[in-house]
Amino acid sequence: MTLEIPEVVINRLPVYARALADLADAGESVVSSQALGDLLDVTPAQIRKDLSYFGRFGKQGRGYNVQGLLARLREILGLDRRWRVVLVGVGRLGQAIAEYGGFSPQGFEIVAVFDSDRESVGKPIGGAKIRHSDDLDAFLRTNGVDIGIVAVPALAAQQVVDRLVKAGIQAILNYAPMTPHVPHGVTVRNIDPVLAMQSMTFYIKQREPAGK
Amino acid sequence: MTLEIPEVVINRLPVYARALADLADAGESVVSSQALGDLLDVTPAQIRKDLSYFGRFGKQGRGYNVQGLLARLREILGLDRRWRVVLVGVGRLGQAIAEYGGFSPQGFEIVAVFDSDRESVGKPIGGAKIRHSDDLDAFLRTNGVDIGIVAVPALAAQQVVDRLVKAGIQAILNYAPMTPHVPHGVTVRNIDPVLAMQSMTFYIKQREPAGK
DNA sequence: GGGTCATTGTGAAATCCGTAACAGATGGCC
DNA sequence: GGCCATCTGTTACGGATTTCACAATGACCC
Repeated sequence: MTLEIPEVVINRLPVYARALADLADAGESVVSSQALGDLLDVTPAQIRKDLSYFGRFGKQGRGYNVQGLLARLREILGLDRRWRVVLVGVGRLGQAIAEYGGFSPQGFEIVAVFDSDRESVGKPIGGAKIRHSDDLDAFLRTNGVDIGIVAVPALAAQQVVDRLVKAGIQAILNYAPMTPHVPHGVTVRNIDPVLAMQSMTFYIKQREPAGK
Repeated sequence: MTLEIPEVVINRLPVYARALADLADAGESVVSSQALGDLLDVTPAQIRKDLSYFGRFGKQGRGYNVQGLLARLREILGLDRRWRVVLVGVGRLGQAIAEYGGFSPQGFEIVAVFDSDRESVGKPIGGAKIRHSDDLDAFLRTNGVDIGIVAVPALAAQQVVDRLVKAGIQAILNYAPMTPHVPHGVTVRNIDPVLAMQSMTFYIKQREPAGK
């Protein structure tokens, strides 16, 4: 249906939604594309264009109703319900993710945690008990799970991704420093602070005296 | 000088470099744009075009020398030296970052850690002692620091960013769930797993029966 | 050493995306 | 109630990015 909406647009919507939530918290009831753009370093035209893919949410001469637009964006993005998430990998990074308090308030519930290390199986973490990876497939099939988070070493990551995909997972948040292979129809987002750093150094270098 | 290279291209270079490092580890000495593209889900043409911004690194009929191209990319990105990094914020997230072992092997050294909580000042973390935020400016001015990592609550983040910028920092890795304002000439990368999740849900929703 | 095959580097074409600009609508004011 | 100032939604444009396609080149083989 509406499948020609550019991915860059979709990626900006959560940013808009976040800003709107902040404005709502601050007691603002109306915001213009100009004001929102100032907040986010985005041109007002881009905001209006992005929103126009989905409908007409503003009022000329006035702007957007903060609560109203926020509600519509949440609906569009599917944030008006809770999502069930599994986490695979409970090393340092996995532990931090399991105990991170930022997902649940936004509707992402980590319903199970898996690891391949039999030693850690059974230990409690972030409100769940660690299960063994061997039980991953069975769990996914008997429980509705929407999203998988991969936090295993790079060498094991593709294998984990494959198992998630085979079990029907449609979205994967990958923390492993590698590029996962997934079939068409599965959405992946990669979180890799090292890559982010490595692209910034290019720009620092550009600006510094070429001598050193 | 070479300042019309698209940012998207710069962002892909570290991905190429990572894949090349993996290939080198696997003992491969030569790789074609086709093979590298298969590995990374990128078209061969894109790889060749990206590289062509910087020079001619391949040999027709053969491909690219893995070690050679890796070395050139590292040089282009400035990864052939170590970078000095400060971390601001030692809450849950900041602690995880301070103790994350992934930065140092890639040349990013966290040389100091700051927090506004006087209770935690002096405590050791990830090999450094926590300093008080009041000393941030002085530290930055007397020590060469290239990059700042922001891991404070959203409400405090802009203030931290401003202080980093005022002290001359040129690159910021922001973990706070907000959009930082920086002057032209400062590079920012945001790490926000929640935003990543929130864009994926759109696609899951698209594919699921519209009924529910 | 010449022929063959594979693969690069690169202009040109196609596509995608962002910006500009304006017509049309809304609210406020007198 | 009419006028003015404001701000949206949208179309058209232009720029940026990706893809295409092929000439040029180097390696390998006999």
